[in-house]
Amino acid sequence: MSFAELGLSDELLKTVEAAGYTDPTPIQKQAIPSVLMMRDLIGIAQTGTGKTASFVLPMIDILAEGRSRARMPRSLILEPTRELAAQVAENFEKYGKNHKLSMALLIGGVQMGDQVKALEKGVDVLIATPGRLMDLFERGKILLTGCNLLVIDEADRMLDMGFIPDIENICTKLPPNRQTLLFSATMPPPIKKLADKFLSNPKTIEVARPASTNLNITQRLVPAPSSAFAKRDLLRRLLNAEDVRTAIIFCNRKTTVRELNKSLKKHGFRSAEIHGDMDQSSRIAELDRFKAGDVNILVASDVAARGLDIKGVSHVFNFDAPWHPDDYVHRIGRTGRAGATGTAYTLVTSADAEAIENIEKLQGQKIERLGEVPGGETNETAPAEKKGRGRKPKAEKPEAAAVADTPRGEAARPAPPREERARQERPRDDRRRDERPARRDRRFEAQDEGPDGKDDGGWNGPVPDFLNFTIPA
DNA sequence: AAAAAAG
Repeated sequence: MSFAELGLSDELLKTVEAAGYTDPTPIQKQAIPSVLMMRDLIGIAQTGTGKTASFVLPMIDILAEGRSRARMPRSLILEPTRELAAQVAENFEKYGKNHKLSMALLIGGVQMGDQVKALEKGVDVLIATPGRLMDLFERGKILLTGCNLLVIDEADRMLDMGFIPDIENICTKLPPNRQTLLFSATMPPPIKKLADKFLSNPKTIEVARPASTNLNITQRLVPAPSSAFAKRDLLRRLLNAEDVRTAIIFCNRKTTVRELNKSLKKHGFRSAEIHGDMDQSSRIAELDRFKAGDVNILVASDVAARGLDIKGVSHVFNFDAPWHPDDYVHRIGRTGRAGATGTAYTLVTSADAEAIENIEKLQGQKIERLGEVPGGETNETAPAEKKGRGRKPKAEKPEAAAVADTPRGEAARPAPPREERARQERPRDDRRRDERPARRDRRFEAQDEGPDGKDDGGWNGPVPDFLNFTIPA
């Protein structure tokens, strides 16, 4: 089935074709005709399924007729994060460039002035995060009485973020006879209730989770020590061992994002960072540096886990195993996009057993365990890290133990540039490789060193069954 | 356990 059979206008079909798309995705095939028929819709789909175009395209055709009036937007799209909202706006620009649609992006973290100006001129499409929308609404800058089309995107994530009361509030301000489209990756009871309350006779469409069926992504688990210091060493070895063109590295905490980015830069990697504590302009700037190729590594919190569509990401690394299995699916979905192949590594510490179990349960498949990471040398000295005056983040504490694991002379040696390091990968040591006590294996041997684990922050005890690990001989 | 979103 082609786009031409979905009922879109000829003009729009030309734009879609020019953008290089020939075949609609399953959700587009099912959703577009229904949306054009003005039906309410529940779309159970992840990002990466072509979900955005499944509402953007028909909306462009629906809005092509009619004109907007001051402060009375004709349609509203709600997104959970600013980045996602901006991305949807980009989609409207891309597909709507031959239609004279006006649009306003209402997100926090930026000046209100331009947003207010756009509203006063009148817009066809409003793309918003709930906070800023409510704010502007309460200031009387928006009237929602002419808003006949509502899209609630990533509803389950809105729920996670506590936005449901806001969404309900917004829904009551729209005309009751409007068309409503609700998209969600999962259907927990509160979302079901929301749909029952605000949608009428909706058509339900469900498409497969992309990440669980995305065979383009090679997934691996890497047993990791628990100290942040030793973990970063392991990560650097992975980065050097792999053909990493562009990578997103996810951490569970904003502090970890900052520390890791700092550390990577110190070690000669070209990296940027993104998390929710940064102001919006820095977030955009860092993301742009990554998109433009100024840096090839982006260290990120889960703000970047969902929906972000960045082309050509070759690797995803989970520096921390995510606590929720859904987050894992979203994170690794940043690679292997649009038919490309990708690799996703997850560093797993002994504390992550349950998280990994849940991830594998969700995916319905085991993830390959990686037994060995080349390298095993560390050039980072923990004292250098300590220099930053003042309080040290809690997570860094176990690093003291890791220092003991660094051979004396090695610790003082300054980090060579990255390219050189690859060449002098093996240490100056005449003994044959197999005669040497393989340093990289110590983390796996730590099981013999007793439960106090004062060695390198490695496994405190036997390798857990869940990792089902073969220890290198 | 965290992160996200209004300022």
